[in-house]
Parts: sequence; C-alpha cells; structure tokens
Amino acid sequence: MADPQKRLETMLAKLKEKEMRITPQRFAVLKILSESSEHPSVERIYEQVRGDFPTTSLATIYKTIILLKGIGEVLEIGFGDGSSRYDGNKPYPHPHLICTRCRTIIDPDLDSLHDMTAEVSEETGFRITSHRLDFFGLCSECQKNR
Amino acid sequence: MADPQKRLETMLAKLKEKEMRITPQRFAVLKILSESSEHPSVERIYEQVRGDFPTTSLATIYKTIILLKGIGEVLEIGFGDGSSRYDGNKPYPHPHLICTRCRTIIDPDLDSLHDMTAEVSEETGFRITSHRLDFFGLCSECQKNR
DNA sequence: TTCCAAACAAATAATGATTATCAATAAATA
DNA sequence: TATTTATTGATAATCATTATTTGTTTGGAA
Repeated sequence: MADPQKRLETMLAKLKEKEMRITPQRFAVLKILSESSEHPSVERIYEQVRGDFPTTSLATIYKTIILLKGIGEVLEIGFGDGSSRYDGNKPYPHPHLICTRCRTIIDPDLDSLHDMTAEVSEETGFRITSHRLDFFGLCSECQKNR
Repeated sequence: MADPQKRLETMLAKLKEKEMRITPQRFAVLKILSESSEHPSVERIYEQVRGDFPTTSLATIYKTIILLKGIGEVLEIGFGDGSSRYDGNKPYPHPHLICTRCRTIIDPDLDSLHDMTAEVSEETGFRITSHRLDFFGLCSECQKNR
C-alpha cells in the first residue's frame, strides 16, 4: 500500500471522469479499498461500511465492486472455492501468495513473470489480455501453529 | 493427451488402491476424463455419461469429480465466473491459456515457471503446496472472426 | 449361494454467494 | 423549484454446488 490518500484520489478522479456519482456509500467503499492491504471480502467491506452507514445494503457493496471492476479500479481475487477477495490498491494482474489456513494474502515480488506473457503469446498465437498467478500454501506463522 | 488407455488404467489403479468401488458410472466418468483433451465441464461430462447411462444423476458426476479431486487424479480449473472445467490428464498444477470468447483451454509449455515457486517460497517463508497460472485472451481463431 | 453391512446411485431439497428487480430516494440539470 | 436520471435498499430470483434421503448394488462372511 503506497499512499492510501493518493490512491483514493485516483479512484475518485476516475469515477468523475466516467461521470459516475460519488455517493457517500461509494465513497466509503473506495476509502476502505484504498486503505486496506488485507484484500478484503465483500462481506468485510460491508461490515466496515455499516459502521458509518448502518442502513447500507449488501447489494450496494456488490454493485459498487462490479462498477469498480468495470472501470479497472479493483482486482478480484477468486479463491478456489466460491469466495472472492478484492484489491483496490493494485488493480492490475499480479501474483498472490495465499495462506490456505488463515487466508492471508500477500503480494510477492516476482519480476521474472513479465516475460512469460510474451513467451506464451508467441508460442500460441493468443492475444493475451490478462493473467492470474496464485501460489497456495502455509504462511510461516501457520507452519508454527501446527 | 499422451495415452488415454494408460491414463485410464492409472486412475483405475488409484481407485482400487484406495479401496473405492469402480461402478459403471464412475468408469464412464474416468473414461471421458482420460479421453478428453478439451477440459470438460461437469455439465459436459454429465451429457456424455447420459449417452451410456441415461438415468445417471448430475449429483453422481459431482460426487465422482470430488472423489477424484480428493485423490489427486483430476485438476479443477476455475474460471473467473463460477464455472469450472476439469483436467483428468494432467492432474497436477500447470499453466493454462484460456480463450475468453470460445472458452478453449490449451496447455502451453512453460519451463521457466518451475523455479518461481522456489523463489517465492524463499522470499516469503511460505510452504507452497500448489499454484495456479492462467492466461486469458483471444485464440488466433477468435481474433480472425471479429 | 444367501445374507448382511457398507458403499453407492438417483432424485430432490437445501445452500449460499451473487445478480436482478423495483419502488423510494438522492443528485444533477434546467 | 421542477424534472430527469442515477442510485440505494430491500428483497426475490438465480444457479452452480452440496446435502439429504431413500432405494439399490456390491463384496465378503457364513
């Protein structure tokens, strides 16, 4: 998480540019996304927004997330099971390291990945638009605790 | 798909080893998985099995797939959306190249990936047990047809 | 071979995350 | 301020998957 304030402003600017309204509920979601490094779930965002706006509906969170996905300002990280988590700080594809026990997600550095896309593209003739690279395992903490 | 016959035998042997029954329905599912290079969906497998056993239930296909996942003989490939496809030929993690238009899945060669796991593991202290690498885009065919 | 217990199949109900619907509300525009 | 449009909140619908229930099949003991 580089600079939450700046990230928030970027997202706000993007919404304005697209002539979308910045409602209090949307603002709350954006704020949470910009400040979170934990890759929150919809449910988690929902709970936090309800802290400020107790009448907020879960549907509104979903709609806001879909909106943000649509304009490329949030990245969805789908687990193997149905559930998803969201990254509002790095909305472009990047590798994740997921602890299958405590569900922590961290973003490892991995430069070597960059060339792969070109390699695959050339090999197959695909025009590659996106990718997904996730590693699953146990974080060092969870390795200790049994 | 190296040798469907051999692959089928391997899966059968694994079931036997685990003292699980090889029922006609299960056999049909194994056969389809071993012969398919198309990475079929549950629904697709279901349709095919119904060709031979018209009374087969969708639940049976799901249960068989879950069983095979459990003993590591089939790999689930989850799309971004809810749907999944299955690979009974290479049941270990390997990269995929997915056409978002026609939903074709191919398995590119990509040796460079192998070292990544070690790199990430060392960098983060994770004990990595699995991974997932998927590229999304348009296959050459779909690039032509608009 | 017959019987029994365990594994399995089929049919269907339940689940649960996500999506759609729609009346009420809020914001933008004139 | 009146009008138009987007958005919200509440709730219903969807749909893939999972659980449940009941009846059937299987393999082994007697």
